Amino acid sequence: MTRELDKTFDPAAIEAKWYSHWEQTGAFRPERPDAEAFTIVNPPPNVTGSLHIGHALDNTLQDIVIRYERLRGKDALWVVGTDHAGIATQMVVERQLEERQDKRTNYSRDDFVAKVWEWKEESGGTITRQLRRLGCSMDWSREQFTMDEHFTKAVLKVFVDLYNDGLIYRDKRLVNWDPKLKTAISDLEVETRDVNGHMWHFKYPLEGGQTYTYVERDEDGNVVLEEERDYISIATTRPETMLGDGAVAVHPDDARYAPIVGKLCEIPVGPKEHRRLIPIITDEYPDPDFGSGAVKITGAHDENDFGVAQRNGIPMYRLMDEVAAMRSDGAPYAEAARRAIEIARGDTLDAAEVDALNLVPDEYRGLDRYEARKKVVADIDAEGLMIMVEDKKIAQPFGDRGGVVIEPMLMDQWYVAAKELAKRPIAAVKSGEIEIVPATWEKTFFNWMENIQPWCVSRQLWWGHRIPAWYDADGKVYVAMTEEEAQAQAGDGVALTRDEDVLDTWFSSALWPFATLGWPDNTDLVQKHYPNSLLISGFDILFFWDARMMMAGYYNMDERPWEKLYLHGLVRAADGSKMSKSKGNVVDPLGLIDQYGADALRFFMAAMESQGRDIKMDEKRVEGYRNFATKLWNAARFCQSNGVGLSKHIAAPDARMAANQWIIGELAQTAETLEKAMAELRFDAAANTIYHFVWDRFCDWYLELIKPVLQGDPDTDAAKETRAVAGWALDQILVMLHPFMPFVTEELWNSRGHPHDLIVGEWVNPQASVNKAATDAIDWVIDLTTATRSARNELGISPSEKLAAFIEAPSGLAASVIERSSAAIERLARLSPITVGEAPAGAAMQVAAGSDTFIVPLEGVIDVGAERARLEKALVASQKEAKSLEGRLSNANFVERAKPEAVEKARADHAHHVAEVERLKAALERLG
RNA sequence: GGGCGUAUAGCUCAGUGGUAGAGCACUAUGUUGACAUCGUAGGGGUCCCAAGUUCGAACCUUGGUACGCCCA
Repeated sequence: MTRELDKTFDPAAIEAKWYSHWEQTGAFRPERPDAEAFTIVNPPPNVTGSLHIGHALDNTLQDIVIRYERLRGKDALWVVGTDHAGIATQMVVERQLEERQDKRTNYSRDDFVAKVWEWKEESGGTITRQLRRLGCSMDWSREQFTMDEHFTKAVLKVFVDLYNDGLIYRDKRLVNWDPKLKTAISDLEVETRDVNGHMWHFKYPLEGGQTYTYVERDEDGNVVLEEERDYISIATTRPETMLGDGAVAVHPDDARYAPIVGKLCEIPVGPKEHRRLIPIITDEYPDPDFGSGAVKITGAHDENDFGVAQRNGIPMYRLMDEVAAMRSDGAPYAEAARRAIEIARGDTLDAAEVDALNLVPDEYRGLDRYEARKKVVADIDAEGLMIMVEDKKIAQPFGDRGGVVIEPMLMDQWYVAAKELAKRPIAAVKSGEIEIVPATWEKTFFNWMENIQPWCVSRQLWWGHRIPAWYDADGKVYVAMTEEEAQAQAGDGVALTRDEDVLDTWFSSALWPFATLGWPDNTDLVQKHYPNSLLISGFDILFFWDARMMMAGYYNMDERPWEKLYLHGLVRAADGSKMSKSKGNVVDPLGLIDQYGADALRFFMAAMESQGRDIKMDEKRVEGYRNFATKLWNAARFCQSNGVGLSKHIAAPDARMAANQWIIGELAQTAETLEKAMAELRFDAAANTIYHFVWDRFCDWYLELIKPVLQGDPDTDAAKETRAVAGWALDQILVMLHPFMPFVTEELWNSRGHPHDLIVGEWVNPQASVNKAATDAIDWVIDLTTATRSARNELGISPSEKLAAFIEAPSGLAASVIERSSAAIERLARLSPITVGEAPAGAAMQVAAGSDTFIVPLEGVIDVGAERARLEKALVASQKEAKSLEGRLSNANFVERAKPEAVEKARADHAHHVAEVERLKAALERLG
């Protein structure tokens, strides 16, 4: 059944229809039990998310590959689902509560989590609906969620296994604490930004007013400063952390401070009578050339200080609470300070006792860290102990979700031994077992993986996978899949409490390539579709997700997660800046779909996706691809109205006519180029190949060439053959274009009356090759047509007027084409009649095709001067070329050392231009 | 401080050693029953700079310059 097509393609009219048809008929995952597997897992978008332009790129590329492989007969599985996105989702729901003057802590944990689930059921489907609008052919029948029951089981199993293997452990170290979200986050979730700040220089007085001679020398050892000091000068960007100092450190080689190493100095803040004393120690960390060369050591609030404190057994005093305000718990300051002085004088305490000690002076307690900073500075200044303050750019850590300054805090968290897990992924990429495309990313990958730090995976949230660890009254931990198992480990009657924390979202999404297939059960899907074939992701989640999938894949499955990792760039705004809500330059992909159709947006994404480069948004280009869809639409319409039917066979029909043989050869070549591009994941090359074949070859030349045949007697063999070839070629175009433009191709395919849908069709296989004679003939016609049009244009002769042409001594090619294809020449070049023989004398236009010259008498019509100018211009150009080639060919070095084919080509080009020069000279002579 | 990338027509970008390309924009033009979301013809480039390798460099090497990104 064929259906008549409208004059203009209206994407909106067909997209929804085809999508639901495909989904309802199960076309996204046809039953192909015996076929080779091809598997992609979709990077699960946040369940809170909505489709942004980056998703549009990422998913378009995946859909192109999966549709391509489906057409090629593979058992193509595209796994889809959403991520519970711990922090992001909890934030969304908490914000909703806030709008109603409500808050999370008004609820029990279970009730709050129930509320999140409720929200997820109601609003979680936004992005999945939007992916459908883009035409993405995922297997929705098995839609996954990282907190599905089976997925949760997988997460717990991995945690328990890692724990039993010693690869997950609890540790007290500095974590990145987000005081807004009140949770620890991983290093990757911290963004370091340079901000304007200050460097304060303070005097730390020596104990009991002791003095020493401070001597400063220049590079040559000359004394530039010598004075008696009763203090040591300390520079800091964070004065509020002074309250937690455990020592002052100087470099062991720093002669300036050698006299006072081992002595005590006073932290110049807090009530005078309880000033804390801390030792002056040596460590390699302080840089003698930076600041004063002396560094205060606050092990509990600075990464570098933490290292110094650990090496030197310096106590680390925690100063802040969960919102980064100065602590107000514990004993009064006087008592705490007394204990601290005992410690400084050699008393030892265990870590828990140190942690319990609140060394914030009473008047600072409860202050926000920045308020405390102001007060510390003011108090020291008032005491006359501030030396100076400089303006300085400070590299400051921010939480990528909460957007506030991260506070390093010393606390217990769960860590994954990432270094160990990184070993096999590193080896796999080195050996080529996993290929990263483009390969330039390998260096970045190695650099990160080889310097990987323990991964903090516990989060102080409610929404997520709760850590399967239980503690008894003594704090002993029992890790197990269930509370029953933990109880069994602990023994009957031991009271257990479960760890309050949940796991980092990326801990679970790392399992996506196999947990979505049913693992830990050994399902058929796991058997057949793990390892996956390919992963496509933005480079921005290379470490967050891709690298961790590798770790999880090798650890749990003992195999790579996928054969290939394709990394694409960012979609940027038209001016090249990053799109962001705050800048207001975000382009909504759905708006583009509304305006130009999903096919146009998809084609844009593909055509712009060259490896290793970001994509700049260019709406004109999207519009151009909308036009391309319309062009194809109209070509199909033309075929339809000329009785061109559908093809019965995938192989090219038999053809005797040059135009038909030619298009078959061109199509075979196109298919080959396209397949090569797809194999190399060169989406731009693939898109451009099919684009130019459709527009330049098929529409501009082939359809024009066959018009005379189609519009003549329909019952001739030539007409029948032409309809068969045209129908076949159009069908092959629809197949090749389908991965890129699924909607318009499916609509056209069905309008042509095919018995099955294109989405489950068969990939092209022309079983034909280029016919040299046909190519020569058609190239000759194209040559002649182009030359004639150009000459007419330059001479101001109407493009439509038919002109008589003469050719004196046609080449064999010319003679045969003139005989067989005069109708095409008449139609395209508008030369008719063509007479073999001498042209009448008089002014004429002369055009060339190959080595043949046509004389078109135009006595009294053309401006002879203009024609002469035209010919002379061409003559000069050919002479220049000929001369340049002659120079090259007369260079012995070139002839002897260049590749033979290069020499051959130069000779051929030279001969051509020499002939052209002769021809043009003759033409000019004829003109008189 | 370390690493990576980019620089080609007015704009957005292809081009992996043989002498420069596409789309858009621009100029001129409008003809045939698919298409004006179209057709035809045309103008437009020190391929960032410098040196080197080579018979030959947009492409390879080295050193700059500018812009961007990542890590510390």
